[in-house]
Amino acid sequence: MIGIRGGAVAARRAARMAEIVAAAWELAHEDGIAGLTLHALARRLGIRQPSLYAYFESKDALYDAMFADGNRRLLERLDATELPPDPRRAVDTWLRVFVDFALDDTPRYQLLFLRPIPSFQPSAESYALAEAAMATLIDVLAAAGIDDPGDVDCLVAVVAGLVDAQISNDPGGTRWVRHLDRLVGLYLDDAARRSST
Amino acid sequence: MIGIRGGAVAARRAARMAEIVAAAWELAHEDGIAGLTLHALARRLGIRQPSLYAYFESKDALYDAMFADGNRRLLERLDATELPPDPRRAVDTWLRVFVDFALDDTPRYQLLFLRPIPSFQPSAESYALAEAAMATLIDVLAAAGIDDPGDVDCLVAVVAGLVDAQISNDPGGTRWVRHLDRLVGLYLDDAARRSST
DNA sequence: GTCTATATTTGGATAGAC
DNA sequence: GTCTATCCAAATATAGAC
Repeated sequence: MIGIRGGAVAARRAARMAEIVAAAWELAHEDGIAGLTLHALARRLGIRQPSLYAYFESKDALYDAMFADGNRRLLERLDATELPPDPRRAVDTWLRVFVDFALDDTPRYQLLFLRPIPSFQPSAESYALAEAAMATLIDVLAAAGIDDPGDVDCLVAVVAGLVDAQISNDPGGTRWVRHLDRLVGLYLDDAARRSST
Repeated sequence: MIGIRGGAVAARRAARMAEIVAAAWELAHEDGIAGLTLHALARRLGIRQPSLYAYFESKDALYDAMFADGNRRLLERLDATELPPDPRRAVDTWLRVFVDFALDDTPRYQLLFLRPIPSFQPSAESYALAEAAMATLIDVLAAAGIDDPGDVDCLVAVVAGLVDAQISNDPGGTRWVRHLDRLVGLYLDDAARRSST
């Protein structure tokens, strides 16, 4: 069976890598994304630190796998979301899914959307996943009549501002994000007003 | 003269500490706020690394001095600003001063308003300076009829969202902050509408 | 693929002389 | 207040046996 369609060993290896990434997220949750160390990760997995190098050639390669994993989860969640037919409500729904995703796991949000590890730059393959998620937002906004790049920028910045404030100043609460729909509605109304003239 | 009014030596010492802080900002500008090291700082000053401990008992104490220094600069700038009599324009002016301050020196902005050094928590004295700056914004907003804490939260989050996006994605440009006045105006109009009913 | 052992680097902090 | 000399700890990464 060995080597037939290259499957069995590769699958086992992929499964092990997924376990490692899952353990890395656990640690990131406890000590922050920047506090993750390979020693602690190996300890958690019951192996020795150098053994990790059989799977990831560097710590940044591990971060890259986490980055890709996080983006895949976001894409899955967006995929599993039934968007309402009304374009405006579709925007609200998309953004709500995104904010829930962000608040569900703040180290993940930080790795995907902030830049907490200066040495880490996502690979082209991983970055493509992030662009795919962004593309779904572009689509939903376009359907709601938002096609001006400046408007997209503003909406993204407003949502990020609320999420960042929420995470930094009131973790677990809703003090900032509860204004999401109102703020977005305000902006969309204004954009519609501007484009109708 | 020694000891008379406790002045001369204390002044020299304070001046030297200010030099150290200035050099620390230079390095933060080059290597990022988290990339600052005491060895590099001492090298820049032409002294040895342990000598810094004559002025700061720890690296975090140095960060605290930088945090206080940054907030003093912000307060100075706000103090030097002539706010227009019209309350709405006063808000615009205050925010414009703030955004200019933020974009003038991004490591400084990060140290004051983001939390780039997990181990660092500002001392009570330093934090009081940050609160004093925030208090001036509260005043200006109150004069413009914004007294609901939720509205203050929203405006702060929106401005932070624009500034963070600007710094992260288009440093040195204006792609995001050029929307500042429009977004703030939009929000203030809505707030006025809400409070008039 | 996992191990032991170790290299290497970095950087914060302390001791004690001057 | 500054120096030399160290210490200590953490953490990434590599070499080579099994």
